[in-house]
Amino acid sequence: MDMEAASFNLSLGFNLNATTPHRQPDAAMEGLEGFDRLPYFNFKELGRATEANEEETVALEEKVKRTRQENERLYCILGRMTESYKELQSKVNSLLNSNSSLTDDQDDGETTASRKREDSSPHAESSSSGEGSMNKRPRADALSLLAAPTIGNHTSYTVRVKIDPSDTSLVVKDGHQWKKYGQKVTKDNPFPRAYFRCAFAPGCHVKKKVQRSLEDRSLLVATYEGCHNHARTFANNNCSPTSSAHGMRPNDGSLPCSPATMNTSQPSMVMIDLSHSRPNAYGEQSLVCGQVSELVAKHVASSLAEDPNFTAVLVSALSSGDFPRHH
DNA sequence: CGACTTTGACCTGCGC
DNA sequence: GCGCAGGTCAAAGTCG
Repeated sequence: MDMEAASFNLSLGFNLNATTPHRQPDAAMEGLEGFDRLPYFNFKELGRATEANEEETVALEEKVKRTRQENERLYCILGRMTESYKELQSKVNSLLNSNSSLTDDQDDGETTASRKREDSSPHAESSSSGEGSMNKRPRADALSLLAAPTIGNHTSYTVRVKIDPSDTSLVVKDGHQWKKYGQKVTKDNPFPRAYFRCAFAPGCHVKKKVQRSLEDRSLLVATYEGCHNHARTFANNNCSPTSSAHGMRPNDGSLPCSPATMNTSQPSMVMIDLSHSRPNAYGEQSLVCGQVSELVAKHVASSLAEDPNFTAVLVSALSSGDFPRHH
């Protein structure tokens, strides 16, 4: 969501007197730029209408004066909030960037480990791309990795994504470009499991399995194995994948680059619900729509929580008492 | 016509 | 050794 735009479109709705004919039209709807142009009343003219209303006029003037002061105060608060938002957004962006380089570092280890596995496999030669190593791994390994998202150089984690139950496509929008190479119905789940591998970089051996949850058919369970050795397939605010530049049709959709750029006005763009992102008993991350990878979300959330500036800004904003409170 | 998706066949590992 | 289940391959189909 574009918080900044939203802030400037805030309508505070100070409709002091909707029937007053001299009120400047739409002043309250013009956003912050219109805050210095407060509703105008010609009280002298009003007072001329009847002497008996003079006291009432004074009271109204007082009321408008108080409201104007309140408006100015709210304007200051809004300005502070906007500043805080900008500061937080820059922090999130820098964290996302640092996470990208961190992932690259992990990838070097992962690809090395993958190569080692493939080399040790007697069938490595028969597999031109070395992708046949996946099913040679002991099955217990996958289970243990589920409980422990990162073990050494090997990374495996599960992300749950909320989707439309009527949507049968096994597509998890995570910002990467995937090529589907298989689909299988497994024994314990009547819903088919789709197999994807990273299609962006030839040397990237990341794979993911996507299957609809048996318990909740509105959930897609995506299991990622490995780390990408490249950045996401998009890097600008348009959030368009670079697949078009490569002449490839993305089968995994495009997504916002960061939580801050998500647009809730678009139904396909859903926000990450951090209240759902706490690991469950199996160490899984449960995201409501995984448009940002689980790792990034975790990294950003923990970093923000540990940032004293973030905490101070949050406490300041909450303790100012000027926040609109929803009961 | 090229790129992507689908899907049945095949491969591999594991348990009995 | 055999059967089962998960994972992968590749030809055929689909789509723009």
